[in-house]
Amino acid sequence: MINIKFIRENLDKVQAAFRSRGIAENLLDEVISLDERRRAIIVELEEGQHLRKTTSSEIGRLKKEGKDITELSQQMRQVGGKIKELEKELKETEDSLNQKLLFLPNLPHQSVPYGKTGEDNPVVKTWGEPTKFSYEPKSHFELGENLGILDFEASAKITGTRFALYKGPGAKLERALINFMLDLHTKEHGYQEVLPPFMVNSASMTGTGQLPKFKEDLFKCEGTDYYLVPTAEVPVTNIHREEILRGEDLPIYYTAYTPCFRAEAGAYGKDTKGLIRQHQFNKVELVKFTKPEDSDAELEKLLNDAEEVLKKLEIPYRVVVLCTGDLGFASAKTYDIEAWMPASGGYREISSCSNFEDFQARRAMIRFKRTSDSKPEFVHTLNGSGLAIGRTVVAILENYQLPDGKVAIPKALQSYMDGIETICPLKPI
RNA sequence: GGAGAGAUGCUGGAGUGGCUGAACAGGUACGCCUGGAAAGCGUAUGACGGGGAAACUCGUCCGAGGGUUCGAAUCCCUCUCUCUCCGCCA
Repeated sequence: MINIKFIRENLDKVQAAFRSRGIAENLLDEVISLDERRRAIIVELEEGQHLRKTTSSEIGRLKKEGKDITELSQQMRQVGGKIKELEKELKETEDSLNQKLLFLPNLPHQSVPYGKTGEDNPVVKTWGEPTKFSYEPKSHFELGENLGILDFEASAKITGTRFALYKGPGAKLERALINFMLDLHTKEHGYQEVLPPFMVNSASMTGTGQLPKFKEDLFKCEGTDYYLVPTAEVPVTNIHREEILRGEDLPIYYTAYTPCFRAEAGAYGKDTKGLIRQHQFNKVELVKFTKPEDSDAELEKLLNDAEEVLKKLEIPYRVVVLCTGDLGFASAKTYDIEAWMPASGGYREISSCSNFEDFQARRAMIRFKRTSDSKPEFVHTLNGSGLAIGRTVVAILENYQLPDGKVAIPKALQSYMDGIETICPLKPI
């Protein structure tokens, strides 16, 4: 959520920022007029409240002295009625103002390049060379099904399309990656591991920005206020919702494994085969709470922490910075890490690292005090995938495939796989 | 699912209609005391919103929302959450 005061005082800047995101400008007109109306009501309301407060204690005193108070009471009854009306009007105005504000996206960081679509995202670095093959590399789903470690027929029967059944060494590979990543981030990068609920309430979803605007992307549990988490960002960021943290405790680093559930509305016909786009996938997430002045540097560190996973797994990748037109709703700046996927012959997003600045903190009321007697300020929140497990499996299967259809295990992962070096075909049941 | 108890500031905990933004205690900060520290003594210590360049000032907030009243932390209604017992269950 953007600060209404900031909008009021920097209307031109905000409008320009929205324009760069490709958003209609008149979105702000209503916000401005609601804000004006709100403040006018407050002035009138407070006058009434002040009158009531002073007169009511006057009445108390007069009554004690045994004086007649009927006339004053009568007057105050009217004032009370007026206050009630104004309060109702204020609440309505504030509600619709907030409703509007919740739909406004974050302002891009000044370093974010201008652009219209993902095509315009500049590549900021490349690591490794695309893996070379002396033959046409197979896709991960072909490799996986041939090895018997991925069974999309069974998962379609059990649930439906966009779900996966991992078997044998496939299931183990998934679990190995989760453990490998959590160990790396906790032991070498200083994150604290947490295991949050996989369902969250609507207040949490609103706090991080999934609600109210992106309801159709979420799975909701019928008859409850609970949603399946689309990313660990939601439960983990909301750990400190409505809290005032101590300045000396910042920055706070958390890492969490969760499954992620996404409705993928509007993705019909996209990536229909394989593990790339699932309704349920696993992910290890990195979340940070920082002081405002540190968040730029912390984003770079976060990006490095996520990159380290691919370096250790020896998977070629590149990093792009999202342009204004491609930037996510809540984000001020986002880097995507894209892993090399041999079968499709391109780089594919495997991690997204974002600085939300105070956008989520303001929605979720996450604040800190520099010292015990200073005013509370909003923290900055950041998060990034470290990494998406399913897509990492895709990258491993495709980059580490062998000519005979087996798949080698990255060295860094072998100790998590009982020391095996190669995935061999699983005997079918 | 059934029965009961509760929700007040950083914490514990008072408070059943006005003088309570909240006693008292603890915590924390600052000051005095001390060679230094502890103890002791003193002072301070919430959030949000409006106005103001600022000093400051006004208003709201005692789980949330509604109601009664000139006036509500206090009375009434609804909801949420927490705890205890019973049932069920991994």
